[in-house]
Amino acid sequence: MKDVAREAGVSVGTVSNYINGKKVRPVVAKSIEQAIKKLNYVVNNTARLLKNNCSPFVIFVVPTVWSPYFSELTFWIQKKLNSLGYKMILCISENDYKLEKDYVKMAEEQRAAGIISVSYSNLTTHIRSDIPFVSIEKESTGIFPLVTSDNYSGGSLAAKELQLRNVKRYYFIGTTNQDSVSMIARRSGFMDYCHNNGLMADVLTVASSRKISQFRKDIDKIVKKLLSENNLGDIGVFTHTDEIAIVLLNELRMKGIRVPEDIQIIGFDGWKITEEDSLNISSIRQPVDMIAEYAVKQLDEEIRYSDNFEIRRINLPVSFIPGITTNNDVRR
Amino acid sequence: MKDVAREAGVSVGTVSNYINGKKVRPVVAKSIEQAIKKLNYVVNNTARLLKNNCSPFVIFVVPTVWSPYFSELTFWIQKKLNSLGYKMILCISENDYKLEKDYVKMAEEQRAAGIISVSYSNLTTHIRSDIPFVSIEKESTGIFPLVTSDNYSGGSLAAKELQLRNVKRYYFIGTTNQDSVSMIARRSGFMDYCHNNGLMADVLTVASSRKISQFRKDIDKIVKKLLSENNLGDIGVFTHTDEIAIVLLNELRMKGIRVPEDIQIIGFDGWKITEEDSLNISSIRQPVDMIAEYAVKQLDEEIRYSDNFEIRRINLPVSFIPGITTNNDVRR
DNA sequence: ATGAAAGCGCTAACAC
DNA sequence: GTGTTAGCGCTTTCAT
Repeated sequence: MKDVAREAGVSVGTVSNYINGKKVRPVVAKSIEQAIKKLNYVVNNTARLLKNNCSPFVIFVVPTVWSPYFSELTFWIQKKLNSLGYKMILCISENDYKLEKDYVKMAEEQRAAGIISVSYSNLTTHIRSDIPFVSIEKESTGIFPLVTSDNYSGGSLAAKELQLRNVKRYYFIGTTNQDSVSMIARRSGFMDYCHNNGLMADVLTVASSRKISQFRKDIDKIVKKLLSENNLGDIGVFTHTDEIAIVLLNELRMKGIRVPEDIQIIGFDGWKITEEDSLNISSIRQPVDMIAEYAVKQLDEEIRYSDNFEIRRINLPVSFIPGITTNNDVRR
Repeated sequence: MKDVAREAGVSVGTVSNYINGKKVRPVVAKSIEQAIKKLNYVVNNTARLLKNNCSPFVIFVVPTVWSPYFSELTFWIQKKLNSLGYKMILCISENDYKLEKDYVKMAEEQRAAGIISVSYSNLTTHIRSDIPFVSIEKESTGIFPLVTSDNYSGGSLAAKELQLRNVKRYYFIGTTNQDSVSMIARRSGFMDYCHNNGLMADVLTVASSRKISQFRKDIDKIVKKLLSENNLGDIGVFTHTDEIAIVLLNELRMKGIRVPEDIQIIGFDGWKITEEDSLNISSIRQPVDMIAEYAVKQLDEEIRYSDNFEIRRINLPVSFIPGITTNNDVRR
């Protein structure tokens, strides 16, 4: 910048003014412009940050991007952040608490503008409370905002849709991990609806899909159980996630069981594998774009009015997406 | 830091030394440590960067993350970057040249360590050549390294696998966009193999999947054409991407055509929707983890030996993954 | 081993 | 409008 100033025959202050859109004389503007071009000058943003103490970076901490739900969420978060002038630093935590903490530390060291996190650990208990923070899905410790979809209603909705489809025996399949707030809410919504309506319902569990061999073994066991205990055509299954639904579906098909004629399945998430194509299993769809929008909006507020912003608990509505795993020839 | 120094009764230089692991007297170390804890001090990395002029950030520019291939690639890039101590800034370009240029500008302003880009535009012609850069998939202008998978061999391999499965009529389906280097290579590999082996082959085109309604219309037209011109059982289709293969598959199934009995399909990419689950269509699989590894390794070299590194063209081998869209009861 | 001080590139307050 | 200058928080000589 000093070089540019010398080349243009003005002072650094004037160059700074020019760069930041302040008023300079047209003549001066032109000569600065030429100097910049000639010297191939690019402003040094680290210096600017050091001075202004305000960063454009928002840290997005997410367990993985390699999954339709999270990659869609990442897409929307980035999009909404960009529209407000922020840049996203993507941090994949792999559900590793240590990694998450490292990322938060990095955020602090970089003096990042804020953090948006989908964390399944107790990350929030360890945040320096003066860095703006928004949690997605996982309940945080009360001093941070939360954006989530309405898991409980999603569970109820799944049960109701199965009921509409003449299911007699209801099953919920979740993972053995009892810490998942979202799973508990989905399960409760489902089971409560069943109980309140006199429907026969059970909870089944499988290992986390990250332990893939055990996971498949568990699914296999469940399939055997379902088939031995019930009449085909009576069974309706609601799974904690689409991932479970898919493996279950494949397993059933391999055994020659027809879906949806013999067993109906509703997943959760409404996975779309790209912006255009969805897996067409029936599912309770999360409003991913809205989740991103509210999370970013909330964070932005927090950043801009850090002294006086509202800590919100935002609970977004889900919807049922009919697919090939339910009989969709129903009248309401 | 000044505060810490005062609190600990030493000079800032000593604090700096302590933080950077230089030798200080144990007594001093302890008092600094206490001061840091007491004042809740976190180093300011922007200042450090300004001084050292070396950033941990690598910009990863990618058209989208919302697609199994790109989300897998993003996952691996992040993983490999982290293992070498870099942080990833994710930039989603949406195939928008303007956005891509903005991202490069940002990289320069941040004095980022480097850029890895999957770009389908001529981004590389506009890079200040002094920022380390690696291109994935798209041929760059010669002064930058390139990592890609062997698209040409992939095309040949697809043809060969279809030939093994007694296909008589060969079709390639690609998009109308003729700029895609990868598509041209895949197509050429396929067509060359067919011509060299006396196989009847044709090229068909569809609109980009981003123009979704036209895309589906084109697929529909193609299906009609395939069915009218050939005997069921003779037909083998190789698609430019798995995405096309999936839409085609759904369309065929809706029309009651059996896959693979009536028509066999091989896609390209080997989409895995999560680390555990794949779409099980037959496909030519890109070695995504290797692509990421080589790209990062190359970039790292470029960063560390900027004066003297080798500009490589890395071409990685692909493989055939049998799935449900080909008859896999073959002997070789 | 430690302290003093220069300076990284920028912005903003102030004087003209 | 423009020039001058202090200072953001750190690292790094250079003395001591």
